[in-house]
Amino acid sequence: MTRNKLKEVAMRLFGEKGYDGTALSEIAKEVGVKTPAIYAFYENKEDLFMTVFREAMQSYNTFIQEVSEEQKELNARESLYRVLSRQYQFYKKSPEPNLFVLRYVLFPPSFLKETIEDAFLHSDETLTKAIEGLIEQGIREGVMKDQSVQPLVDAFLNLMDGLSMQYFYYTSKELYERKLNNAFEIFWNGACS
Amino acid sequence: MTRNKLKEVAMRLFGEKGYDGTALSEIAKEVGVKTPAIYAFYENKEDLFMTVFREAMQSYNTFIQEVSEEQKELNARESLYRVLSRQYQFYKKSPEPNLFVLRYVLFPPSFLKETIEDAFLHSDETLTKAIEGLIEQGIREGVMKDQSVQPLVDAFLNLMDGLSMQYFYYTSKELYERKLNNAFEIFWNGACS
Amino acid sequence: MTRNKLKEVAMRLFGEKGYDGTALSEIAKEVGVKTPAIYAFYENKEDLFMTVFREAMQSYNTFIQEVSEEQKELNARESLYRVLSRQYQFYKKSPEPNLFVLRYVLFPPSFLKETIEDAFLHSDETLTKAIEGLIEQGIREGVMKDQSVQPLVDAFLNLMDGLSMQYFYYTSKELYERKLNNAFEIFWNGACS
Amino acid sequence: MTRNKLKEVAMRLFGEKGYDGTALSEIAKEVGVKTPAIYAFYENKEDLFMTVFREAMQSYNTFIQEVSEEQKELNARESLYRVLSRQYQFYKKSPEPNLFVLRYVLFPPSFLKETIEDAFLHSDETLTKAIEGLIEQGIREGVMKDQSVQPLVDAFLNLMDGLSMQYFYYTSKELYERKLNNAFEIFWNGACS
DNA sequence: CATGAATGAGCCTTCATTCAT
DNA sequence: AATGAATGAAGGCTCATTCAT
Repeated sequence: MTRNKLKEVAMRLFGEKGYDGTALSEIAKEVGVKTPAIYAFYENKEDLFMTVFREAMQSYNTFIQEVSEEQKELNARESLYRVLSRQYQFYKKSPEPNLFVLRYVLFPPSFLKETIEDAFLHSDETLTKAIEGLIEQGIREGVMKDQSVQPLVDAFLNLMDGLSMQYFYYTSKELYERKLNNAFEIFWNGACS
Repeated sequence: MTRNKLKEVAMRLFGEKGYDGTALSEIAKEVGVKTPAIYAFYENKEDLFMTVFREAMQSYNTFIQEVSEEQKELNARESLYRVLSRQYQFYKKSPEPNLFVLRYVLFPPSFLKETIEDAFLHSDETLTKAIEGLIEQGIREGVMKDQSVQPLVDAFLNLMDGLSMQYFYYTSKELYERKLNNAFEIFWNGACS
Repeated sequence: MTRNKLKEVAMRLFGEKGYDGTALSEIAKEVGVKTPAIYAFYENKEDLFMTVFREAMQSYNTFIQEVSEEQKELNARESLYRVLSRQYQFYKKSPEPNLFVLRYVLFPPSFLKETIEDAFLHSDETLTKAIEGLIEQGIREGVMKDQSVQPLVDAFLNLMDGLSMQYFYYTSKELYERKLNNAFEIFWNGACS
Repeated sequence: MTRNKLKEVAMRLFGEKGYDGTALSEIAKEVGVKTPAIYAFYENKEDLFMTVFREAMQSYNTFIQEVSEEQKELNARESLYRVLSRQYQFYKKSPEPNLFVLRYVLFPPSFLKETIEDAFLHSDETLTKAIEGLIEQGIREGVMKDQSVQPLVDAFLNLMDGLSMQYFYYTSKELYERKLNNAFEIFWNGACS
């Protein structure tokens, strides 16, 4: 119980205030426990952080995995749009792990720069493959004209990255949804013309 | 002299390791001075940080200003592409202030969350206006079909955001340039079809 | 245990060397503990100081309270003399809190000038009332001639104040006792003639 | 010019906030000069303090000297009362040096405990002698009855000490004057009966 | 005379961590 | 599983002082 509450609070605080900006005492206090209690569950601050990091990363990977898999019944356009809206749903449902991942992928604390780069590159590849699949499907379906896949993949991944960033600094829901739809529409036009 | 060296080193270290992760002693050491010397030039850590922040922000605004202005002789496509390549040049030429801005716009230390939001919203508006201008030019030129401007602006700004993020986590120059060109190409296609 | 030793040592050092002249490290060292240990018991230097101040003030108030109360069997002269000798006994028995009170009533650190003034005014009133009572008793007894009470109260309180000061800068016990007795004798003569 | 302004400001600040509580930078700032300028006139903080101390002490001694001397035309009662009112005038006219003397006679910084004790004992003797003279005059005049001088001297000096303290913690002028007059009246009664 | 720049020493405080209970 | 007490290390900051200008 405490173990999990610690993880949750740590995820939020590390995500909001950074590794160095978050004191173990703050985490403990929010959980309603004294600082040394943390050491009953985690070896030290780094261990707690890494545990949280792994969990956030896994949550992110699960999202990517789901995106990769259930592309059965839908056509390419629907599938690609679905990727974006799933990403959006996912951010809305659990912003903490996503803010966490975004933060530490962009700005890892020095002691795990490498670890994070490796972990993230792996996810990136999986995602890339999945998007490739969808693009190829689109071409097979004939809605996209027959062209090289790479540019479309690059463009779509860029779209996703842009939307990730924007999610965390545009607070307005309506604004974000408009941007999502507009950006996707232009992408889709560009892909089909 | 020392004053400026402090600013430079602080910009880099704050950008790389965060506000809490950067000790004044580190900054001082790199400059070749003892910690208390900092206080001859800056009131305290926050003041040094804010000074650096203002400078980085101004550097960013200068970039936006330039983008807004010299769109005379070029046609719309060239102008829009030029925005991206200028952004790229700008990142390459002075990555420090840009990493700094990116970091603290996304993850401001709590004591200046508001300040940063205000400052950034202002830049965002200026940039939006400039892009609007270019899109309208494109429509006037007849290369883009006559359509509402908003979607194209949203898409282009998203493109820029995505590229910003990618600049700082894809180290390879070639990879980045490919992504930039591909994403722009799809955007342009989408805008003209 | 440590908590109380800290209070004792702090009382003495703050009394002897002043708030700014006393480093927490000194206090800690005398107690046989490292400086940060203090923070397990007190929020900060100010808190430790205030705790000590409250205790010293309470000790002083207890003295005044006792003086106010047990004036039953004795006649006025004995009672008044007793006040002085109790004050003397009290200083001898616990010089630390008294030196502390004297110091900070006369020279409060700016951050608690008001607090101290309030606290002390209250004690002063209680003491004044008690002395008034004794003087009135003296008049009722017929040993003091029937006169207005105020001048006698003023004179007696002045006597006490003078003796307070002198206690802390005349080190010799005999000298002090002589002064006490002589000053009281003249006062008593003055009150009865 | 600056030299004297430094002394004045130092006297006031050292008197109000104590040796350790007063930074050279504060003194310099009030004088309108930067800290290192102080070292053009005084060797160091201690030297400035000592200079100020000597001056304050001298001012105090001057007062005592005056009291000792001009007791020509007046009778004993007038002379003694005059001592008190001069002391009062003196405090009113220049409270700074007097607060200073009071503070550091009671609570000397450790590095000049001895110096101060010596200096003050000397003043004390002079004052004692002067008061003795006045008392003897009173006896010669026949207004005081023929008695040993010591008790009267002790009582009168105690009176002065009490009034010194009270001057600095009772802010009201009227209150203070009442106390002065009342205390003196009782003393005089006691001395004459 | 005065100042800007710099420093060594030291202070208050926080923090991660340990250990006995 | 949890806590109170304690600590080493470090951080931000102030201060008296020096020195070249």
